[in-house]
Amino acid sequence: MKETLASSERTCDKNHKYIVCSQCAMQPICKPVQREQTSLNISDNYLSKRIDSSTNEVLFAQNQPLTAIYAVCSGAYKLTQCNRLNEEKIVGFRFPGELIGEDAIHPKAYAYNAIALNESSVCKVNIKELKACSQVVPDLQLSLIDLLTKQSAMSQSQFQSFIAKKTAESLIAAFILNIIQRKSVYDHQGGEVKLTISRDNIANFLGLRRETLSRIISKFQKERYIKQSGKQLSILNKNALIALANL
Amino acid sequence: MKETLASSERTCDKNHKYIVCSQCAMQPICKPVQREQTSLNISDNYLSKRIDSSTNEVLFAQNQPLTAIYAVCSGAYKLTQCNRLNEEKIVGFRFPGELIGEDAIHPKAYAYNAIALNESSVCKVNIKELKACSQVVPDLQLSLIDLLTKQSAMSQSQFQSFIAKKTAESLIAAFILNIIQRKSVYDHQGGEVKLTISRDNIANFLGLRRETLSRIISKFQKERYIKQSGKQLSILNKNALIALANL
DNA sequence: CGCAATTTTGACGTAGTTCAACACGTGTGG
DNA sequence: CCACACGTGTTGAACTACGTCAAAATTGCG
Repeated sequence: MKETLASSERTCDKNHKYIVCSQCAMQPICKPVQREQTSLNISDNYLSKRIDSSTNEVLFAQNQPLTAIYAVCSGAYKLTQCNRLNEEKIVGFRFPGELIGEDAIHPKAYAYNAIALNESSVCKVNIKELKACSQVVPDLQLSLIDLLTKQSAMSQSQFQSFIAKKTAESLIAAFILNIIQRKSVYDHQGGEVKLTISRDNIANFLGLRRETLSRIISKFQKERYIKQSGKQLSILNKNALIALANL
Repeated sequence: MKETLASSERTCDKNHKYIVCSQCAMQPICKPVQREQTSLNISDNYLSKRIDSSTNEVLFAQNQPLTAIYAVCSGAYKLTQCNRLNEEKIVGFRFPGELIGEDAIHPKAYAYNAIALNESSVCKVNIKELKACSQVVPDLQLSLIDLLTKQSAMSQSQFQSFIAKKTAESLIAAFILNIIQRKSVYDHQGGEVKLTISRDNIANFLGLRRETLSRIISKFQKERYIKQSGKQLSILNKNALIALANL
């Protein structure tokens, strides 16, 4: 877990795509600090620090006390919990531009493990420093409120698909739409994403068996709703998926 | 929908049980205002106004612009959405001491209808006034952050039961435990609640058929996990339910 | 290439749905 | 007062979607 200083300018080394700060979820927090930095002498790098994670590396673990919140810069992370028999249960995925751990602000401990799905990186914002800053920079608190409600709205919308679930088909349709929508925010090739999540991980998250997922994905392809070539997934008939998801 | 002024002292008219302010979810917001009221001349009643709803009355509707957030004082509310065929889908319940509509702060529009399940009442906090106050009372913003993260943690925990669902039994067990826990916060008769929600409403929320719910509730009674006499529901074997829920 | 990990396909079992009947209030009107 | 409708909850029998188990096919990596 290599720590480097964050910077507004992201370099794109080889095929590793970093999100730019202007599209980052942490922007409302970083921005006011930058604005005031001359008068307050708070450097750009004071609040935000970059961390690279390699595949399967744990960013933080469940029940650890909250020390920082994170924004994904590149790659992808899974959020997991363990039930009594140490079975892993995936409770969410996070992509570039999204936050991780912000929902630990109240309970003051992380509710899940955050694990990199592949070579990934985050911006880390120390919570103590954030609180200290928010005393000095009045805008920061309002930004934080905005940030929290925004992120909570996102979780809410995913909750809807689960609660609205009638069949496995509707759940999977909703999942595909959700992923496409979230990933297209930063790599804006509408209706097409590189699926970095394994079938097992998706099935685990959706509470389905890998076989069921596979069968329905096959069916969606036969019906020409979607097409997959390798890890690339494209939507051919978005309306059909929306109808199935029935949100 | 009768509006009256809120007051710290709740009177208990006949069998209508009001939550006291000290146990209300809105407390972090109301309290700092009260504290500062002498200096700022913000009356107790300025922020918080009481509203009574009769059975099936709509507090606010989906997609309406956000004007206020609410805290339940008495009774119970259901949160619903409509899919294309105007079928009602229940996405949550709210009991005394809990917030309604606070998750609309970011999207600036309510994500669901809020409907009283029976004679109920809420405290209404106008969002404009809240924002104005938060400029003057610095504590208020921090309280608001606390409030939002607290409430979001609650939603999160309910999300867990849905996502962790293996069988209808585990879902129903989790639901019963959740209800008991939330209701016992203010009417503290451990392990016993008056179930004001109809079977149809519960089944709708859980995404099950009323028949399935009925069968499993019957089974839980045969196994002596729970007992119901009329609307009264008591837990006989909490550990068994916890084991089933497997959270 | 060759092996392991991942994904897909098939056959069968089971949990939950669907449909239908019935039981129990509760309210309404004759 | 009874007759009837209507909402709500329970029970039974047949059907279906998803899970389970087993094996084949594909992918990815040293």
